[in-house]
Amino acid sequence: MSQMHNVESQLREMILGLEIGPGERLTERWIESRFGASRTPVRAALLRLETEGLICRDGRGWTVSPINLAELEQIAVYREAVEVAALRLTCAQGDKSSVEVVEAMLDSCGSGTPREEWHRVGMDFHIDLARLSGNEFLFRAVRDAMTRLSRARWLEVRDEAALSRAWAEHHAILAAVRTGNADEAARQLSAHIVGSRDRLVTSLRNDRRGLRARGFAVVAA
Amino acid sequence: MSQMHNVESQLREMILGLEIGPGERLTERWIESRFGASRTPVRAALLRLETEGLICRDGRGWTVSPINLAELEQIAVYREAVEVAALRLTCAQGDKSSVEVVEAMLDSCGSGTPREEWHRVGMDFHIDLARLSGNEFLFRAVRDAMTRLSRARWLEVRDEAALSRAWAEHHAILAAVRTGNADEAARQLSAHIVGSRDRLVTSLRNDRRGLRARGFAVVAA
DNA sequence: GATACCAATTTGGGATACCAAGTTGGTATC
DNA sequence: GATACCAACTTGGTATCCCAAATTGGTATC
Repeated sequence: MSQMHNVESQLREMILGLEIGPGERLTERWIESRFGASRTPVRAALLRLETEGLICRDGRGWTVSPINLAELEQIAVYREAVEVAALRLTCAQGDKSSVEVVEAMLDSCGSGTPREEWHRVGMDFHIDLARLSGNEFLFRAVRDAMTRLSRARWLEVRDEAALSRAWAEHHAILAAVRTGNADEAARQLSAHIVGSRDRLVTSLRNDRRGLRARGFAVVAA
Repeated sequence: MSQMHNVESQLREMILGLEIGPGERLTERWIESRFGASRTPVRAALLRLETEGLICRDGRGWTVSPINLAELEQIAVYREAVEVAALRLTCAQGDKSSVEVVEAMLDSCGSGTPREEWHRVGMDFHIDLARLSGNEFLFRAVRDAMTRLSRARWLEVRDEAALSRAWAEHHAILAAVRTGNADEAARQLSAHIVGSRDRLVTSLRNDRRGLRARGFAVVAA
């Protein structure tokens, strides 16, 4: 694998894993020494991460994108549009066998599952569901949106009840898809996205002070 | 303006303007000498254009993305999702004054307007309409989709009747928006997008041989 | 003590040199 | 004439060097 992809993927993991906090400044030289690559692949990686929205320009330099509550709200609207569209395409397909794969992924999470796994499965559910539509653009849109949401979702305070609630909603969506009831599935998915957004934004707004104390920049809605 | 942006915008214009044909090979050294920049900004520009889908990797090198009929079909589905969502947001807004700006842009095109202008206005209509929603993600999605469609729309054989048909459909959509009739506006927009796609794909499929003869790579659906 | 100013350092943008892998064109062999 | 093989060239990937602008830290002046 090339140095560019090395730097890109490792830096992405560090940002998504909050090893580098939202709002933190990045210098090309630091990345260079941190990953043992020269500036050419470093700069290429930065350019790619910029298009993903994980970093942004800060005058002349680079900054890890802050958590932006207004952005989270807009992403939810965007998600609703593309995910519902993808879901309707999937419902219109005859073959429902692929739904079972997604269902199996959900069921792989139980009471003893670590939080990282809940987090990953919670995102992959939406991404894989979009992939089933067969539309590359809807799929990419959902994947990119979930990537942008990833850090905020990780910072959200979620108890066991919230996790199982999301899990149940995911199952309800799949059940509607399996019966081919597109309207019902779309309704469930919309409600799920809107509800998730409300809980996410509320949680972050309440924790904003604490998050800032941990060095995480959170921009208000 | 930096060299990177120079190369990026000039190369984008050359690709969108079909001065470099779909499927054509690009070498960093050629771009370097063509624009008088060194490889560092050239590579940065290539990476950015890659994320726009205007160029793609071809093994070790770079290729101007071919016209892909299957992709055009998928983009239409994607557009329908995001444009309708944006339109519904706009309809829900109280202030309808911004619609008039879009309307004025449409009316700036008449029988004597050059084809370039029709082409630009036809795209900007959809982009500006999406911008009115106030949702940055829906807006970017539409803008990027229209960018990807741009070359194909330019190659489409369009007579005077087709142009005025699109013009009338655009006006009908705005009329529905102005009265706040979201369902009607959405129906009109969906029909417009689907109809445009059908005519576009049909036209390109019919002309495929001729386009290939001109050196333009057209990938079948 | 506050502030204006200057030098040293840092940093991103760009240019260039080098390398490895792949391609090409020609040549020698059969 | 076809083919196997080799050398020269091309090309993208990477490292490194230079530069201008911005930041920083300290100092002198008021």
